[in-house]
Amino acid sequence: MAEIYIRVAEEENEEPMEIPSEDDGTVLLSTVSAQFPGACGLRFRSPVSQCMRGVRLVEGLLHAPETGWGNLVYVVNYPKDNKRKMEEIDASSAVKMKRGDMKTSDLIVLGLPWKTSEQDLKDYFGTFGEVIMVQVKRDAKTGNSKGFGFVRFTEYEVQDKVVAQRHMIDGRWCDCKLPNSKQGPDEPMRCRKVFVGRCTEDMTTDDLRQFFIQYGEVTDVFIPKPFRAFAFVTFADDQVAASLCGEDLIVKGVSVHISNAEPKHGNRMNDRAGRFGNGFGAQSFGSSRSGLGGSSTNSNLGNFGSFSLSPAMMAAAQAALQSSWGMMGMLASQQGQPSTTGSTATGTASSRDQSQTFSTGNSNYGTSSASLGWGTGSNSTTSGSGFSTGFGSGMESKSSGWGM
DNA sequence: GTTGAGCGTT
Repeated sequence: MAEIYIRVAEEENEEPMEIPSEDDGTVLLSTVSAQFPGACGLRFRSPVSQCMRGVRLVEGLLHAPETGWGNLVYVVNYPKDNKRKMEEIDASSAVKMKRGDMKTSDLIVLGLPWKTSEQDLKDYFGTFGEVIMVQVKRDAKTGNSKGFGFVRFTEYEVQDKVVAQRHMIDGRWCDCKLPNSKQGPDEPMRCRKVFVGRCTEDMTTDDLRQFFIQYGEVTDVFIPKPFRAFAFVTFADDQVAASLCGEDLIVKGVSVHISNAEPKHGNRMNDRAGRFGNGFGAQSFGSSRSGLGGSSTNSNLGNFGSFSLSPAMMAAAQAALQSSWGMMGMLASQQGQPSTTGSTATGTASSRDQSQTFSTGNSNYGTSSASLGWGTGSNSTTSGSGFSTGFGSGMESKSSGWGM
């Protein structure tokens, strides 16, 4: 079957967008979600029964109804609870408007083939909208590409679209993100990422994305290579992430374990979290998995205990949080945040083994980072004890900084 | 086999 276009809209009566099918007549959910971020399926009104019907979804593939896709308008499904989220997004963009924060910024393009030139970038990104800057970062001496670059658009909407999907550039999948340098300094990095342990090697990023989307919008999936039996899944909503922590879920018949992701190396902790309470935060609260008895992952109590915080101090801290930071947290949380989209589509190829031959022997992976020394987040998920919940929620609302 | 790449010389 040849490629056709099916008509998709957010609401039945809205103007539909045409999106392409695959050669076999199916439509990739990832194709839909590239245009409708957060989409988890499609439905349509049956001409026969006049009822809404769901489109069959198997392993990320949407299958046409028996009579073919036809000329019907297919309506996007979002994960439950997404309505409210959309409103929140609208609200936040309203705030951005007011703050004049809708300016575009440079986007970093990760994963470029060595051979990709600036002209290539311009040609490629030009299909999305007007491009005002492209760069390929190169080694000063050799002039060889470093495998990443930058792009900037005139239109903010275009930028939004570009960061929301993956890009096939000269034969490799690339990601566009807000560069670290542009990441809002006080964007509270809520804990939206979970660690997925006990993964098996046959799980692809797409498998994980398709699986986890049932809980909420998935903005990133990361599987380290070579295989290490774990992965990271990032949600758009921190509450979704939090709700999953501690669960054992069955993915492809395998029980995987979900826990909170620890901050990655290389992210500086932001100072306001640290400053508060005379710089406690700067010290990495109890540390790493080995530290406090393995099982009690959620004990804020244990963590704070080691600093001997008196209840009085806690109360003071809490008051401080509520008085000013509560608001600031709210505001800050609305600032531009990359929503690092990740791997979609073909589920394969996300590693940097530029299998294209190029001079500079890209010396393998290896990278044994025996690094320690970044503070591990106090696990902010609700814990039993009354006082720690009070405090914990305060922390949650803006425990920024551990950019994960 | 349970904690992730890569982030901007001018």
